[in-house]
Amino acid sequence: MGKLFQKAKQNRIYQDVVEQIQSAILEGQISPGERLPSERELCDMFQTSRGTLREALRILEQKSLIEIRLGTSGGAYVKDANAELMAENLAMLIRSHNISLEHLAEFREGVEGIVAGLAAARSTAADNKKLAQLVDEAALERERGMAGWNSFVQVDEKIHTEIARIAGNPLYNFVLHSVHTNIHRYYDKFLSVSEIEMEENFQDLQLIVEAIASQESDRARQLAIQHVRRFTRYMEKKKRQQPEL
Amino acid sequence: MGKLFQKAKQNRIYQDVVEQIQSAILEGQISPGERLPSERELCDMFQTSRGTLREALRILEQKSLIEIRLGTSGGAYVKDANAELMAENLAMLIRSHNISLEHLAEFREGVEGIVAGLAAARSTAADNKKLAQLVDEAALERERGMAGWNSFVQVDEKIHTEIARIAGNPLYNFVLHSVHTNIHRYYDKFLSVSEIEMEENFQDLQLIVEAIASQESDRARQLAIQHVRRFTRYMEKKKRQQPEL
DNA sequence: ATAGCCCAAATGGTTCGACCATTATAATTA
DNA sequence: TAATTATAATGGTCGAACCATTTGGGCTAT
Repeated sequence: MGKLFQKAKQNRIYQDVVEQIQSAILEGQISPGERLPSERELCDMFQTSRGTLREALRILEQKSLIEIRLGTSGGAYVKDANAELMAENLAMLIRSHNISLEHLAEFREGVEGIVAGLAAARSTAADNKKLAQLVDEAALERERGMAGWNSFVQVDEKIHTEIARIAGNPLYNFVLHSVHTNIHRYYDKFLSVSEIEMEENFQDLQLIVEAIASQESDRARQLAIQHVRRFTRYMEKKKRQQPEL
Repeated sequence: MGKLFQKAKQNRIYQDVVEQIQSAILEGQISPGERLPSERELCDMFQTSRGTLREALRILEQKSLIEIRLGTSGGAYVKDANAELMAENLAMLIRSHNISLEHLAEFREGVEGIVAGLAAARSTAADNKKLAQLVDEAALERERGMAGWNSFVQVDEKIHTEIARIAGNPLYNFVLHSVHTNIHRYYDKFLSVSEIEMEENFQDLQLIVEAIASQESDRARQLAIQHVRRFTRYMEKKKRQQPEL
């Protein structure tokens, strides 16, 4: 059941400042894009010193709730997207716990599988049209051969993101985005693949989208898992060939 | 493919301090439990002012890399477990994006399903023994009736955590821990359940552990999903009865 | 009139020095 | 010996001053 209460320290002033500003942001009293008062003004409002206030701002910045800009009309601007933070945390977990590529890939496999299954169960005609359109984009890149490889990978990711959106649960979007961001740090080291492999990947995508369009949940899940697994195998092969990391 | 490069600012001194200390921690040059030099000493080492240094420490503290204690022999101690940070991020995502209980529960369902499936494929005799032991603990609490409810919930979570460990992929542990932490903020509001419901939950656990012991992956997955779904239904029922949140 | 340059103001970044609050340890006392 | 009290080390806070960056308006030269 976890801990029911936190250790009640609540002495530190900057912590109190953080909580007040954070609540204001999360409860929408300040909208993304808006600017907080300047540091000197905030000092007046909170009746605190500038050093203490700045410590609070550092925490909020680290939480990705605000972004600080320099110069005139600089200051603390409220941010909107928190998805990046999760990706950064995951990166730190991976580094500090020596998570292997295999573990990361396996995790991705599971999540992509679920997402594809949900998407198949929930996709509308408009969703299917959008997916088909993205598959067409991928087809164009495929025809360009290896020249289109980079673009192909981008479209591939777009398709996965779109499938996650169709699945209709924002949590999967966030998690998948984090996984993608982190797994690309491996991908980017092994970009050279053959055209044959690109062709295989394209066919995977095509099949997945078809399965979603025809509402075949289980099949979509299996295909998505197989797709991720194939991608992972490529990387592992490259990794064995040039094992610097 | 995300952004290839970050905006190159790298003026701010505290950022540099953060990176140096973070690297030292993540690369194991400083071990968990160890203490960093005092603020005044660090100021000397980095040739910086105390205010700037403290801003760096605030960031590291927010990243859960260090923990700061007061008094003599206080200071910045290196932390080991970063799992809590992910839970906090998830909590913030949930608040700021208005993620519903249904979404959170659905996500949990998917993850617990995968984990149970993997555990069934990988469990050893020792693992099964440990699980059986935990089920026995749960049985004891069940016999105490409603008096044992709180303990029962704790054992329930222990079992889920153990299954995640058996699955053998630490990422699932982290994610599941985050989900549990967050979902309990709902649970804690609806603690009153009947003995009948506790009995159902107990049977779920028993069946899942059996499926894992007999390596029935698909069955374990289905049972885990069903278990989570039942729990969720209880909550939704209570929620309808007393819909204050 | 316009293009370019330059300066001034606002804002965040940094520094220094002082003092307060908390805590473990050593010294003192009953 | 046990309880109490001082001491010192450490983080927490404060305030004032100065530096660095950016914006924008005003000035100058064309």
